[in-house]
Amino acid sequence: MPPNAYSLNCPTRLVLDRIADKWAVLLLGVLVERPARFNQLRRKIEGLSQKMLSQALKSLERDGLVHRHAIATVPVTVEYSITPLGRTLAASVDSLRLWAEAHIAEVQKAQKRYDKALQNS
Amino acid sequence: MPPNAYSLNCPTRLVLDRIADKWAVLLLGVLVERPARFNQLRRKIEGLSQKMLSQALKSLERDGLVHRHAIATVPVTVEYSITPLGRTLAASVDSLRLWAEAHIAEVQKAQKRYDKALQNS
DNA sequence: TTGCGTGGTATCTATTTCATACCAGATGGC
DNA sequence: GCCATCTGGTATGAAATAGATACCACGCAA
Repeated sequence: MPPNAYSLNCPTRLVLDRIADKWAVLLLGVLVERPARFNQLRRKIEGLSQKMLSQALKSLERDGLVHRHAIATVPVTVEYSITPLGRTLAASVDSLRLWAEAHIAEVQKAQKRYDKALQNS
Repeated sequence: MPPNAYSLNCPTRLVLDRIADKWAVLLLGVLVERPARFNQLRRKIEGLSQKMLSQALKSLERDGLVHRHAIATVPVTVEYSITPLGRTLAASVDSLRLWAEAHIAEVQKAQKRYDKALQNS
């Protein structure tokens, strides 16, 4: 049976759910540039709570997209870097973010049209 | 101020949140091929409930990515199609799905490694 | 007349997200 | 000394969201 994200029970559906995610997109977008530590990531991505960051990094590490490297300093520092597999995905997720940044004006125009049409009906 | 998805209050963040979404990815992947009706979409995308479908289509329509065309038959039929703006996004989101389908084996291998390492610690 | 198809909405529950507080141990300012 | 801050997280409870289920009007077919 070939992988097919449209099938409910295909494992690709679960993977898609994890990579088609706001935080995963932004995290990979940072890490593809250079490795970063936990709190560096937290500062770079505004609005990302510690809990969600911890959770997202764990999920990305489990899927083999991100590598976690703990350095035995005091206090311990942990460096996160993108893996070769993660690098093959980074271009795709980054293009989502770039699309949003490039087309935001058109999207907002469409929203105004939609909201106005609703109001008139 | 240029659009920047890393800023909490930038509107691109909200847009990214809506397009970096499992259902949006799968819906655009279907609609880029051909227009489809509500229940056709529901059947194509296994596990997508009526509520989430209705919600996702409304959101895509509001953002100008999808067009809703109601035809006055009995019972009324509603056809959804992708807009030119949606078409500029479709390639990006489709590449997410294609990545998942192409790399599922590597991801699963990484998961097994991770779970085994956890167990041993 | 019972069931299925059209495109949804209403309601309730289960899950997920998020804010907040907290941890140990060291460092820096005063 | 003493208080705040840094490291990388975890625990807890409240709020928002996702999902399951039932239901709507209407027509068609068996």
